[in-house]
Amino acid sequence: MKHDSAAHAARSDDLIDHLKELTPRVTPQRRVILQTVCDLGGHVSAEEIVSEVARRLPSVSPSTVYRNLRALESVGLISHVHMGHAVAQYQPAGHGGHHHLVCGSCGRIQKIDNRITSGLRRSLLASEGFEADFEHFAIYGTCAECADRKGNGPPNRG
Amino acid sequence: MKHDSAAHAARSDDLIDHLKELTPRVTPQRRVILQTVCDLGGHVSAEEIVSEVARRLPSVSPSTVYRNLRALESVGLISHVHMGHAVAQYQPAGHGGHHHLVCGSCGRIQKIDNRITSGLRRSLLASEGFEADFEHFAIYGTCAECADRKGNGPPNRG
DNA sequence: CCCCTTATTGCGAATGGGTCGCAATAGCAT
DNA sequence: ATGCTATTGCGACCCATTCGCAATAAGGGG
Repeated sequence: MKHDSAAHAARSDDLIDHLKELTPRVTPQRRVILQTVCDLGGHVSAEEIVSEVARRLPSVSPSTVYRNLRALESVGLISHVHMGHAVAQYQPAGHGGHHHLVCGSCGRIQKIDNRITSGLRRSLLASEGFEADFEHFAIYGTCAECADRKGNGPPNRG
Repeated sequence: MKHDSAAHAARSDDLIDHLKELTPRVTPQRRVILQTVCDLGGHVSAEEIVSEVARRLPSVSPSTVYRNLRALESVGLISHVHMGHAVAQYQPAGHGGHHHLVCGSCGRIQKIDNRITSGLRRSLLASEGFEADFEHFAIYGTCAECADRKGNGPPNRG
């Protein structure tokens, strides 16, 4: 909710430039959609993008937004993360370096350095040959405050 | 994959007994639904349960199945796991001891001993106070075979 | 065994996020 | 300016799941 999105906004010019190289046509809609994702700076649902885009360019239809989210993702300009029960959330490309923890109680999303997960990733790779994808799938659970608020009984009885 | 469900089937009498104590009314529908989940033994979608129940007791409506899946879960007789993109999968209670890896390419689900994740769980708890819930949310990624088949380039490029 | 309360069922409509088909529009290379 | 075709807007559609409601039936009390 804060604003480290400035950093993203700065890079968005970059991304918008790439639009010309990466897609056959650069339409106002597409530009606005990419710009919006960049400005919002990550962790926004398709729905939020739809409405912000609608604010900026009212004629844009939701299906165009959905189509472009996929198109932009397929050329690597944006990406999305699945947040447990919640709908997917989009972010400009280059959001590397962290993974996500989603609290199932309060919905809060926190970022963690991906070094924290590297141990598990290595274990899974070694023992199962499985490449865990924490980039696109958040880790679900209960955040400190919610765990606290619920007393500290076992969370199994959720 | 085939039939360690015998073990579950054995325990299902247990669970079915509990039905009498745990729910206000024991209806044939409810009994059949629980029995079905127990017999199928885990990793079944609501849809699969719906159709197996329909085979066993054709009059049962899908909404009854859905309602009962929730009801049975709320009293702890069954539980479900979210498998990445896929729909949730149900299992009889007492499926402890393992977590799930879901391959996004081929859809295969493998079980892993939950000891493998305990390191990460401890780290997350220590550094963030976050209780990761791998019981109900599978780890998504790419299985050995699929990673292999795709060549061994970086998986980041989706 | 019957009755009564009320949990539960079946039905079909609704929901909600997202996708699709199609005709109209509009990039952009020439 | 022209033509090719990618892209758009619209509205219908999809699909798993949920909901509203009247009808049904579980099971405790008499």
